[in-house]
Amino acid sequence: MGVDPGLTRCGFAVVQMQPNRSGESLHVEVKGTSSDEDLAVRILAIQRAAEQLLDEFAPDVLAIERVFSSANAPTAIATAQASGVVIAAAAARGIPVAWHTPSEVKAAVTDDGRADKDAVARMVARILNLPGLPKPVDATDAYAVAICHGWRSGVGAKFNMTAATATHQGARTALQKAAAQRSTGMTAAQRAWQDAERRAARR
Amino acid sequence: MGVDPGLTRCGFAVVQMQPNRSGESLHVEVKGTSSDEDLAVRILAIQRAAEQLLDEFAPDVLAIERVFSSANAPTAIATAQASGVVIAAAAARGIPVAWHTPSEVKAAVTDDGRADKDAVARMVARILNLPGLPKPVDATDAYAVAICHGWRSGVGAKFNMTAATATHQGARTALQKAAAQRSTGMTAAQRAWQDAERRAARR
DNA sequence: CCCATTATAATGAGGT
DNA sequence: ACCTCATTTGCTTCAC
DNA sequence: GTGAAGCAACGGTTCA
DNA sequence: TGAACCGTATAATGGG
Repeated sequence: MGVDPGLTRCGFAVVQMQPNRSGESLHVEVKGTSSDEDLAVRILAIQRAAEQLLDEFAPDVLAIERVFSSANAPTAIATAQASGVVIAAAAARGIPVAWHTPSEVKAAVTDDGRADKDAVARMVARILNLPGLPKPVDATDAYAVAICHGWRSGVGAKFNMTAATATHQGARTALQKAAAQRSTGMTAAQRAWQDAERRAARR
Repeated sequence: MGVDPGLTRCGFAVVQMQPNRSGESLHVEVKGTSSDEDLAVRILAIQRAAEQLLDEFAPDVLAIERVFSSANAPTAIATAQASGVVIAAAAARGIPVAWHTPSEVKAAVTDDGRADKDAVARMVARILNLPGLPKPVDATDAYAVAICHGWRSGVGAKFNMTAATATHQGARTALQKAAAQRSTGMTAAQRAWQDAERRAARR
């Protein structure tokens, strides 16, 4: 499941990635909250939305865009608050969480770290065999994150994500450690995977 | 209940404010999470802690420090994520949430916007008749936020907080609006209350 | 293959 | 409902 | 009383 | 276990 966190609009996309680099869209949803409501209520609404989807689709992993702040603290904070409840909801269900920066996402789907939104939308549509471009903008991003993670984590490649079992411990720890020990003699895909996991683990 | 949000250490303080400007400490707790754990798990732990306390003490209001970011985005974001789950937990229980800036808090309890930590700790201890200074530093801050809100919201004064009932709508909206309509002819306490609420409502 | 540089967002309000 | 555009912290304190 | 300026924190690691 | 100190973003792109 990919998530594009935001206070006013939070995008969720459930995708089934295939070994052959394509994917199937199982669900898309953009939860909107109006500024008329109390902030706490808005955050709660997002949490509820996330919970519902996680329960309904029980994804193997939750991929979410890392929050970035450049000269707009308030919005970044609000976004972070929203992302907080989402990742907590995942953790409560033993679902591993992976973070990806916007650049990673764009680069993953378009092979160009600085591709405009349209390019991303088009690629997403192609990869998922969508009839048209994803309707709400935030849906596109949610899709993209999901795809990005699928790619980088190696879903459909030689490696698969192992679902987290314990509530107490990060799921990927074991795999990570194993990979880290043999830091040499890996294919490009393996390196990419390791790097991605290592990075994701830092947060 | 006052909250000092943080990822590694999150302080919670339950206080019963008295009409005579003093208060009684009902509970203090600092939830700590180690960086060994997965971030999602850490956030979840904080959420759980908040939930437990909210259920146990059913406070009239949750007062929390507003997150501030200047030259440290990552930290601010983590803090915000933590605060997110806390306020969501409150919202889920229909408990109104109020935000206060660090300056407000310090100024409220020490009459000096830029008082050092010790001064705050001492004042808190005095106000609450504590045997000694609050043990974990974060506890002090949690206490202070609670006291600050009690003061500024007028708990123990002529006005009391009304608990939120609906999940869907901000609790204070009605009160706020009523107060805003008659913006004149109020006592200092009334003005303070109105201002505090108005400010709190913005976020 | 390694190093330096640089680009990066989201909200709220208002109009269509 | 979608899209476009502009904005980008807030409070205490001190000086006047 | 009004207006202008300055300042605010936390996480990770290491040591006692 | 608790206290003090230091740093404060990241990753893709392009060039050496």
